[in-house]
Amino acid sequence: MPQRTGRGDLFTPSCPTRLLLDRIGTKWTSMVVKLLAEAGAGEVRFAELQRRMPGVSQKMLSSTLRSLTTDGLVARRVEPTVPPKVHYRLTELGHSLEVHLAGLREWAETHIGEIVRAGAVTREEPPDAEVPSSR
Amino acid sequence: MPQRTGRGDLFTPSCPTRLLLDRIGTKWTSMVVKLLAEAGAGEVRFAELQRRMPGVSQKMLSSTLRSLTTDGLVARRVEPTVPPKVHYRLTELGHSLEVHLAGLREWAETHIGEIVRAGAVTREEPPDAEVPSSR
DNA sequence: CGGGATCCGTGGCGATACTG
DNA sequence: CAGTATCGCCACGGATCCCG
Repeated sequence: MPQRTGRGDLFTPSCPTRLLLDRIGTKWTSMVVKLLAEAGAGEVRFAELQRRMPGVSQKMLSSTLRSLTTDGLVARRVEPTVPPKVHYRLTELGHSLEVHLAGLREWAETHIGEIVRAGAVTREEPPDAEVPSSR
Repeated sequence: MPQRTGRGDLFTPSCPTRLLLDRIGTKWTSMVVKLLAEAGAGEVRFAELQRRMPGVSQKMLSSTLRSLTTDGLVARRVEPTVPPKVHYRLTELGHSLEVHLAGLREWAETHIGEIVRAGAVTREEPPDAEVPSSR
């Protein structure tokens, strides 16, 4: 979290964009927001989010959801049953952000190819090299 | 760079948004893009960018600019003089992205207060509590 | 003046294990 | 089923030195 105690970062407060990007720029946040946005006003359970996000660990999903909840972008509802069921949905604030995120997403889907291909010349693909020597 | 060796990232290619956020989410990128965007079609020199970005190191500014140039978002022009002068400007691609970034920036400036304040309640400032017990 | 190379600290993030 | 706690890796990013 970018929450320093106030020592050594005199420029951060003047740039809300950076604060925002610090949050939505984290690895799984954008994906969670997208999935919740696709559910519209509906709710999505923890396990389903995890199922739809291959490679995510419980820790990171939990952490991401907690951050979003703390930020007020996601609402959390718990059914006090055994076993418990937790549902997540985007708040109004979250939806208002999602609009802009969707625009960014559209841009990305259109132009990311140019970006990747532009840098692809420098990028070298190690064919295999799967030799776990020692570590 | 988000280019892992091929182990554990089977989902990345299907999410251009993540690729984009990996780039503009880096610490100084958004600020550079904003400054260059404010210059419109004009160019900005390295030293001036650095002067306008308190806290940035040459390495990071250099690295950021190189990434953006490689990505095709920024154009770089070198005057072969001594000492050399390097000018940067946004490309058309960069400008097209900036439109969406501006939208995101506007949202951030409007709502980042709610986000920070929402998380501020959890944030506790330990007043002192440094009881000198061991002396 | 611009920017590459190197060393190193910090923290994001993944894997595993345990609780309610 | 949902979430936390602990450990460890490694990429991001800062400081410094040096080169064109």
